[in-house]
Amino acid sequence: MDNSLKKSDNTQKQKLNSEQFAAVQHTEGPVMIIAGPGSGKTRVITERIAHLINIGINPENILALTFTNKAAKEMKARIADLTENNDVFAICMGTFHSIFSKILREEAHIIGYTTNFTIYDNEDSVKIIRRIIKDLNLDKDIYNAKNIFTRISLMKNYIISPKKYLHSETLKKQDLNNKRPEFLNIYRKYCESCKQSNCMDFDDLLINTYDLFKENEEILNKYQTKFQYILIDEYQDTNKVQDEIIKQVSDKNKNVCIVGDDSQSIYSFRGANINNMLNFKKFYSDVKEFKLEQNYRSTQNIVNAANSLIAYNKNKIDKTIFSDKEEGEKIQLLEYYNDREEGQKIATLISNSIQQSTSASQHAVLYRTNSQSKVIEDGLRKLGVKYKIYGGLSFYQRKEIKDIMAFLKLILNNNDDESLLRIFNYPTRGIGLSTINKIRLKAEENNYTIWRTLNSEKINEVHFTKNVKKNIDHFVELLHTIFKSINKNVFEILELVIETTGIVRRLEDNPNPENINRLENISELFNSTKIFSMRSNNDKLIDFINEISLDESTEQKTTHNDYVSLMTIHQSKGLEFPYVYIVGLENGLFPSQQSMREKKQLEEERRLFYVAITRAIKKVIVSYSLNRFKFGSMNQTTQSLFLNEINYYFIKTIKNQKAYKSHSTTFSIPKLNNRKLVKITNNDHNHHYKNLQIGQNILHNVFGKGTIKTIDNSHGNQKIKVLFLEHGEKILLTKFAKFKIIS
DNA sequence: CGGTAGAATATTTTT
DNA sequence: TATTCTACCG
Repeated sequence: MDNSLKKSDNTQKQKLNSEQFAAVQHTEGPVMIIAGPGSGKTRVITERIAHLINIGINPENILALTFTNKAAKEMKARIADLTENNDVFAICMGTFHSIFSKILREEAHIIGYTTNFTIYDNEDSVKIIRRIIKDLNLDKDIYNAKNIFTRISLMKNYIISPKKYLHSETLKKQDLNNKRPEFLNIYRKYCESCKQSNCMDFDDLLINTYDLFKENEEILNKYQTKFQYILIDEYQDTNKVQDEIIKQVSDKNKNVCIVGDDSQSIYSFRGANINNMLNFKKFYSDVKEFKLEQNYRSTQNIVNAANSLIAYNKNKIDKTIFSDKEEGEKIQLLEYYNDREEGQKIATLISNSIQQSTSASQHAVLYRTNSQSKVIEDGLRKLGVKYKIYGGLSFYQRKEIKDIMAFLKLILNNNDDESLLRIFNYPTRGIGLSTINKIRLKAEENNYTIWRTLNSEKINEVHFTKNVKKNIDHFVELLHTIFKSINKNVFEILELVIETTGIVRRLEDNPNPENINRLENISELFNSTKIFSMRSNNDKLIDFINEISLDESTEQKTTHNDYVSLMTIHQSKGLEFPYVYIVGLENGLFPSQQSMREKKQLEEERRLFYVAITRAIKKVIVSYSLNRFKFGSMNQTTQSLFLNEINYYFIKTIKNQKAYKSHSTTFSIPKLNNRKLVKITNNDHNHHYKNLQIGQNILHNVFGKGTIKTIDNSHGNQKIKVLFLEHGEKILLTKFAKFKIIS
């Protein structure tokens, strides 16, 4: 396990304080635990669940909703330690999305879906909306697909169906003012499209659960009876539908415990509503409230600085967070000439700190936007400091992985139009865009899905050239072949898909660095299906797809385990590090441009800064740059207004003497082409590897140790198949792969 | 139809 | 700057 992310053990060994203890013991009725940063929240939750099990509650009757699936996994492990009960896996524990997707599969038939519905990610959704907008002949600039999707998502989060929208004059007026009178039409079409394709987007997983419970009393009753004890973490970041679902499910037993901190609510852009927490006491009578106010994580200076900042927010629950740890150092405020200098200097600070007896994993760099990671990366790389970036694209969102996943999803759900459209001509098979559009329109005309259209008489009403017709027939035949594999294990299915579609072959035929990287990712996918197929009893395609559709982790794999963590503040939620660097404290960046206009949004940005500061155990370093590169040009900036809100007693400004005559621009840093691919390596080493032999052990820069299994010299590119100790089998091109022979 | 080159456009945060 | 979109030629 990541030691950087593990909570420090000092809180573990101590006894619970009286408030924590009381919160653990008070099991009956509605409970609200307001848990400040570092107050041992996770510990209270795990101990509480363990306590329930230890007093004889059946784990099956516990529902615990967490913010990420990773958190759920870690908590389960801890509860197992506390209960001597191997049955912790019976606890229904996970994110709203993953728990309810399972319930929805179970009950799918009731709401007009089948159990094998597939899940659209945001990219899929936006694509569908883009297509709808185009089909309606609307101006794509006024009807920006992403904006429309965001708005649809917000509607769903607030339980406003197209029907309800119709009754809201306010909403209609809003869209009219935005010159988007067709919004409702798009919304409606989008919903129809999802439903017809037997697909749900992320929001549907919630809204459909809500509707299911609302319209089916027996079903609701079944789950009310099952979930006798309900616990929700991070309640401040729940949205309206989630709040309502909780009310539905807990209505019978009323044993609902919410945990959270209104000051750490940072997801309102996703519909999260701080008022869910603030109104909890109004909705349930006799709520027992606990406040965990002692911060066991940070020094007094850090806690005080954070308190002085958050005091500027109006909308909050009263509480006094305090620390009785050492006073500690003041927050350091650093000013730099530009973003690049900021990256280099912060990297230097970290590097120096590491040399003075701390380890890399004790440091984290936090920023407002993902794009800011680049300059930090450059700085760290130059100094040879190991780092890991959280965020960016999740593995399963990469193009080549999504392409293959589209086949798998289609096997599961033949009517998943979005997946079908994605692979209709991938790999290219002579079916072009105009052909696809013709078929699409024919499908729409009949209210058929594309797959159904392809297999019906209707397809004959469309005119194709002879050749195209042949290609389509081939494609349909190919799909029929792979569809038959649905009941095999995932690994075999994937093998079949790769074999019959020739995806890998095409990439291998053109081994440029980009394709090499894709091949590596695909073999990574192979490995994970292999592991999945071996694991437990669920090797079914449906389980695999469900799991990865809801996989939120965006961690890169690294071979070393001591590294500096780089992530957005949003991702740092719940984590802690001894040394925290918060960069880019500039107006327009943090707080972001959009949020500076509205008070409510500014308060959220302030909470975000609060979250960032309170991640630190020992020391906080804050920085900003007077100039920042944006859209390819340099812009002047001003320091963030938040910096003046921290009481001067807890923060120390250190002016950077060299800032104005920095020579940092005179030498250039090796550039990373982009995040997801291309590790171009030394081709000069080529000749060293000419005499590779089967059975040799090698050390690869990413995959570690492995043994050469086969060598293929055909096609002019030497390819070797290597079995890695930790990463399984991979095919590498010796021309590009970076490795050493070790025996 | 397929591939590519040059243009257009985008940066707030994500289950 | 980096990624995505569009237009055009083979």
